Amino acid sequence: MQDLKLNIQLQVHENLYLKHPESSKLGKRIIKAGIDLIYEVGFEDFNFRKLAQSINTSEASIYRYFESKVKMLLYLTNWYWSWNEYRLAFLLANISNAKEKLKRSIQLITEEVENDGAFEHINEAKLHQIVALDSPKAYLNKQVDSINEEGAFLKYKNFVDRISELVLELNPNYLYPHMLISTVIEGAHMQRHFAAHLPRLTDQVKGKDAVADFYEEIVFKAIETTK
Amino acid sequence: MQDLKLNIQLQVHENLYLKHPESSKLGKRIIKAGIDLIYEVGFEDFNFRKLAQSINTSEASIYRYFESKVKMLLYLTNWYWSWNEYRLAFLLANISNAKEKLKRSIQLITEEVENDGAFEHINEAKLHQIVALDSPKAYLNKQVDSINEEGAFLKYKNFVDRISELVLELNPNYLYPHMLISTVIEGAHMQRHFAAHLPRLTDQVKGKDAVADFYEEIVFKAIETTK
DNA sequence: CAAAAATGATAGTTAAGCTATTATTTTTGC
DNA sequence: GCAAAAATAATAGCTTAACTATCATTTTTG
Repeated sequence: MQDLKLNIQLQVHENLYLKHPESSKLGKRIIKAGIDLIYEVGFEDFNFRKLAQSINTSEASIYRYFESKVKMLLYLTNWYWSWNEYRLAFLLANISNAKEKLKRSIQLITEEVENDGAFEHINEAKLHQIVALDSPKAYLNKQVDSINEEGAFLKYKNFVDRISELVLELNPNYLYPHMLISTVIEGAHMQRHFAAHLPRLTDQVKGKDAVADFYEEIVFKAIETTK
Repeated sequence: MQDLKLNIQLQVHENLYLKHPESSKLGKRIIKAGIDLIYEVGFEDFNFRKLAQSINTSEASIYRYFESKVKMLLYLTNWYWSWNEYRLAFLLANISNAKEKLKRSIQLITEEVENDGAFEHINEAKLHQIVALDSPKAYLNKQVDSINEEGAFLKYKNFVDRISELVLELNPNYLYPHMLISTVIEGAHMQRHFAAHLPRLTDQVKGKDAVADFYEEIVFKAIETTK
């Protein structure tokens, strides 16, 4: 994808920002440094004061772009899912075999992410890490309904829908396509985290990408039509 | 289990508290009201000031039991996993068929939890909700390694081990028993949350417990020995 | 019943998460 | 090229969370 360098701007729901960060130099610096800083210190220890310092601006200026650090996280995860929808479209272009399409999709969501380089101010590898580690905090709370009403999870839901449709193409009677795909997405994130920090909760196999292997197997066995 | 009323005290790693809450009346009131309050307002909006108010004690008194609200959450989740190990032991007592044992175990971790009543000051149903919603926050962060070193996840790891052993009993060559079980545990929590708040990320089927059904199927298909 | 331990009451520190105000710089439209 | 408008910088301040410290009072226990 690196060589494409399309001048694409990914859509993010406008409820998630006050002033569009793509619309100015400062906005882009905020995004770039925001990703760097969250990646480095973790979302809990991240705040706008530190972010302002890291790019020599003021806290107040950042607040003109984002209402809060949670909104900024939601902006980033939205961007991430838009980006993945776009990656998925490329990955499946000109592929007609349904099984192959699903296989590629599962790889996309379970494999590690490398920096794409297509967007100057966004390090996709770091962003992926942030989404894996921190995005569950955005929905695992009591405010989930009001955040959801603001459209914060739309891009994620769309993405899950896309792959669920591929599942149904292969097995139109399968009852749990969305559950299957969201389980794989969140599970893959979690299992890589376990592998790095809580290895007794997962399994690692020499010479294999255990996470990708495990979930691919799960998916194709789950939707098998034996009966 | 209600009628047992054994005088059991579940073990919790001593790094997780300063003064054992089971050792005093105040300690038990803190646990009881803590569960109620976290359940009610969510972990983010929970704090020791509010907790102190709710039981007419002082913030300082609570700090004599727990170093921080995060430690208190870890204490509660540890207790929860000890309790589940104990529940599992009962559930599998006198069952010899390996498949039946695994089936019952999967039910235990995927089904909704009802209040047990065996422990005066702990509402297990509320605690289950808390663990489902908030416990991922305890490991999805940059401090995971130091928290882990303190033994905060031992009970969880033990519990996952137990069920993984049942998996291996059925299929000794299966490569991913821990990944499978931790995927099911965390996934089941997540999918119920989705069903309640983000239904487009899951699937619901009338007349069925979709979550329990989905994960049971996943597990038994995953470990099938076809080749 | 005295000593020790636990609890209650109160106060204070540091930092996060904002908001407000005004000065300065940058952009833009004519 | 310049005035008006917009954006940013600098500074200050407010409220609340997360703790820590101190001392008086109550409860427990040997």
